[in-house]
This record gives sequence, structure tokens and C-alpha cells, in this order.
Amino acid sequence: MPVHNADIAKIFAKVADLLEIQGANPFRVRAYRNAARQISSLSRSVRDMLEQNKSLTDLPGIGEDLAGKIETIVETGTLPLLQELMKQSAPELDELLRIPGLGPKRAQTLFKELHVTNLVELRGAAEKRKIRDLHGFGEKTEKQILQGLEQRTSEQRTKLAVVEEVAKSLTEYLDASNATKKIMVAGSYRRRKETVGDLDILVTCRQGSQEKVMTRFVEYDDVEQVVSQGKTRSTVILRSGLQVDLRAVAAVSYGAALHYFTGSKAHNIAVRKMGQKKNLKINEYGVFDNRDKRIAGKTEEEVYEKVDLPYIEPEMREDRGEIEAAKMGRLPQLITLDQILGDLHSHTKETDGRYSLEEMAEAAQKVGYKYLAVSNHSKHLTVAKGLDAKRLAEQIEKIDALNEDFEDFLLLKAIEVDILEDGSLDLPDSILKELDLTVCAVHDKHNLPRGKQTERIIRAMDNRYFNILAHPTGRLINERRPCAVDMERLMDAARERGCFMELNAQPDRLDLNDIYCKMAKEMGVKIAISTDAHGVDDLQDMRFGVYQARRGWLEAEDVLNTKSWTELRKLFRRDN
DNA sequence: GCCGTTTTCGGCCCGACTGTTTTCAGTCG
Repeated sequence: MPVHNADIAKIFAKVADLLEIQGANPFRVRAYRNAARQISSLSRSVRDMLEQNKSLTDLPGIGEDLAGKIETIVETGTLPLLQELMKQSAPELDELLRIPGLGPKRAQTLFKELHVTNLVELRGAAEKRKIRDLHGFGEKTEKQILQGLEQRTSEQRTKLAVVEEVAKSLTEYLDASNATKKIMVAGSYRRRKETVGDLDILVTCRQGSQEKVMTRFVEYDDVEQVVSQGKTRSTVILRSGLQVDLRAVAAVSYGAALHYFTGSKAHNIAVRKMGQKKNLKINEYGVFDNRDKRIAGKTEEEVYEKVDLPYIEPEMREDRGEIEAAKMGRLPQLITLDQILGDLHSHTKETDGRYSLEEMAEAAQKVGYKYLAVSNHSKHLTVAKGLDAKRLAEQIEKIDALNEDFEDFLLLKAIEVDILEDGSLDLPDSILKELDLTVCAVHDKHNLPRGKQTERIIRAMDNRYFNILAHPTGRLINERRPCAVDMERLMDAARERGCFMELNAQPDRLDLNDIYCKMAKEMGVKIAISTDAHGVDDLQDMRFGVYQARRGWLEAEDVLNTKSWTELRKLFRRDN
């Protein structure tokens, strides 16, 4: 069983939790946590790096010791230190930290005083009212723990598209009071992460109305529970279970606060450290010199300027090399929605779409596109009434006829063709060659072992009519895990053969993810950002794809559908 | 445990809110 970056990160994160509970040096704990984060956001596999004799200590936050531990994990799949820690305390003790209100200190107390070693025992202790008598605990804390245990089952991060609607209603509600001046949603929402843990809203208020805004906030219709309410910060939980934090700051601090609350935490720490070196203190109120005088804070640009950095787009603020890139003046010009010229994956009601060819074409023109690829399913996908060669030929004819009448717009003749288990495509070359492009997809046997799944797709790429690999991992966020595939091998194979990867923009998919997008860019594989629209409204999902692409550092030149059809056509021909 | 253009030792980001205290520890972001 090969060890992946995620496995290593998981082990380090657990080591950090258990060490922290045991009261270890907090900086040692931080080192493990840092390493876990670094490794999970790496766009290459550590295992491959070791195989190629690349030095792991070049990675930020990885020194001699951790590099050695990583090697151990890659070789044995486990880490003696973790086994030891699990023996010393309890294997599942770290679970306690997931309960709101419980941190390392209290977990330690619960373990020592009540011999609580997991969540089941925690519930038992709370129900028997044993916790309230512990030093530092009380009745309220005990109740909070029970509540936390209840909510735990439904704990999941919320998809960006869902949060977008919540954010819109809530900010409109706050805005309607006229007590606020600026309202901005910060946090991972602003960084456009595919899922959001909680919503961070930042406001500046009119003179003297700060408390009024806080009160209005906690009285919002959708609020189920008020977790805390203060003059500058309040936290509520909505009926959906989503937590929302509201922070109020003065206008002079707005930029600093926006930077601070947009995060990511790791990015902020990196920026603050740069400030420290210049004898500056950076917090949510501004940038302060050594006499504690505020020298910046109104805008984010000011904050960056004080540490000699250019403005860094929120989507990049993950401490994944953006600070280094900024220092060297090498920040990418991230792709924007208005650079998208068309959509390379869509369906009509001929298979499982909801609208006709004509309606989809009209909708695409309304968006301002120059082209729309109609890529209905192929016959193997019977549930979707997939096309056989004959029906596809008819669709081709119909598209040719429609194209006669368009001005400055084209329907592209395409197919979302199934990649069969043996790696062949679901339709014969004789019909595929009549198309402008193919979008090729795995729709069954998601559970093949990694090697076989990878081989299957690479074999499909060997077909000269293979253009774009649709939703490459097949994951559905919060619902279906990604297929086991060796993405680096797929990317290599794609580049060698002149194939491309899709970034499926459906908010449930966003497949490729941000890290794989960055990997594609680094490996020289171009990406199609496609909505996979099954209806006219779905064309609007393009923005989610662009967000994800920006998180993966993609620029216009990395993305197929920023190019004209004349350019694209050459890229899709693999004849020579 | 990591890191280094004042350091190979001695630093390591910072503030708000709650509940349990009796001046503050713990948690959270």
C-alpha cells in the first residue's frame, strides 16, 4: 500500500494533537502541525521525491528530523513516535480536541482525572455530571460538551456555492439597517475555497452604531444559537449548522482586518513574520512601528506594501509559495472570468440535459461566449440515454446546420465518451474523427485499484481522438471520494500525448482540485474549465471553476477556453 | 522541531470572548 502525502499529513497532525495534550513544547507541536499542512498542500508526491533522491529538507518547515520521520512513514506506513504517544495516552484521545470548547488542557484534565480516552467515554462522563466538578470546568462547559457531541455527527464543511447564498442574504440583511458602512465576507469564502468551515463577515459601522449592528446580527431570523456576543465580535450558529462570525472594526483598520480575517492563518503568520523582521507589528488593527504608531491599515495593499510585497490575491493566500513568488516579483496574473471565451463541456436533452441544442446555444451567446461544445453522453451510459454512433451522426448534422446561421459563435461537435474498463473508448474512431473534440470520462468502476485505474485512463489517452479528461478523479465533494489514480502519471501521459485535463466547474465536483491544477501548470498540461452544464443556468457555474483555477495559480495561457476556436482546433488535432 | 542578511542558540503571531475565577486560564480564530 503506497503512502500518499495525505497519509503522512494525517500522522503528523495526530502526533501534534497528542503531543499538545501531553503538554509538550508548543513550538514542537507547531512544527508537526506546520509539516502536516505543508505536505498536504504539496503539488507533488513525497514518495516520488524520495524515489528521485530529492532532498525533503528543502521543503519549508521540514528539517533533518522530520525528513527522517517522513522516510520512515513512506517505508513502513507508520511512525514509532505516534505508536508511542498512542500508548502513553490513548489512541483516540485526539478526538476530544474536535469538540468545541475542549482544547489540549481540558482534554488532559479529562484523561487524568476521569480516565476519559474517547468520545464515548466523554459522553458518559458528561451525562453522569462528573465533568462539572473538575477544576476549571463548570456546569456550562459540561453542557457545551454534550451539545458539541450531538453536533459532531453532522459536522461537515459547506460547499462554496451553498455558502454563497447564505452570505448574500445575511450581508443584505445587515446592510439594510443603514448602521454599517462596509460589509465584506472574509475567511476561506473570500479565498474561494471549495468548501467553507464557517463564514467570517467584516463590517465597519457608522459612528456609535457598533453595538446596534451586533444586536441586529444575533437577531437574524436564521440564527439558531448565539455562541458569543461582544462589542467587536459575535458568533452565531445558523439553523443549517453553519457558524458565522461577525467582526466590527474602525475604518482605519479595515484593510488590516480584512487581511487578517481573510487568512489563511499560515499566510498571515508568514506576512507577520516579515513585519517582525522590519520591527513592525501587524495585527487586525493595522501595521505598527516600534513606537506603536499605526503606519498602515486602511487597505490591504498598504499592509503588503509595508512588508515590501505586492498585493497578493486572496485565492493564493495559503502559504503555498505565494510569499516567495511575490518577493521575486513572480506572482501569476490569475485568470479572470471575463477571459473565458467558451465552454467545452455541456449536455442537451438528447441525453440527460434539460434543454435543446438551440436553447443551449442561445444561452451561451447571452453569456457572451464564442463557442459552446455540445458533449452528450455516449451509449455505455444507458441511464443518461447515451448516444450511439448513429444518433451522434445525427447530432453532428444538426449542429452543422445550426452553425450556418450563427454570427461570431459556434456550436462545437463533441461527445462525453465513456472510458471503458479496458481503456477503450465507448464509440468507434470512425465517428470520433468527425468531431471537433472529445471529452473522455470514467463513469463506472470507480473503485479499481490505483494502478489499474491509472492504466485504464492512460490506455484511453493512447487513442488519437482523446482530447480532454473529464472530471479526472470523479469525486463528489462530501459525497464520493476521488478515484484512486496516480495523478502525476496521468499528467505526464497527457503532456506526452497532447491531451488535456478538465477542471469541472460544477460546485459539487470542482475536479481537478486546486493542488492538482497547480500540478498541471507546473507539469505543462493545459486545462479546460468546463461547466458540464445540463441546463442553461448551469453555464453560470463557470465562476466556481475560475475560482478554483485561481487557487491553483492558473493564468489565461494555462486554460484552453481562453483561446479562440482557431487556436484550439490546432491543439485538438493529434493527426501528426 | 525549525530556522538564521544583527542569531548555530534562542527565539518562535496576536487579540477577543467565555466561564470560572477572584485576576485569569483556556479556547478560538
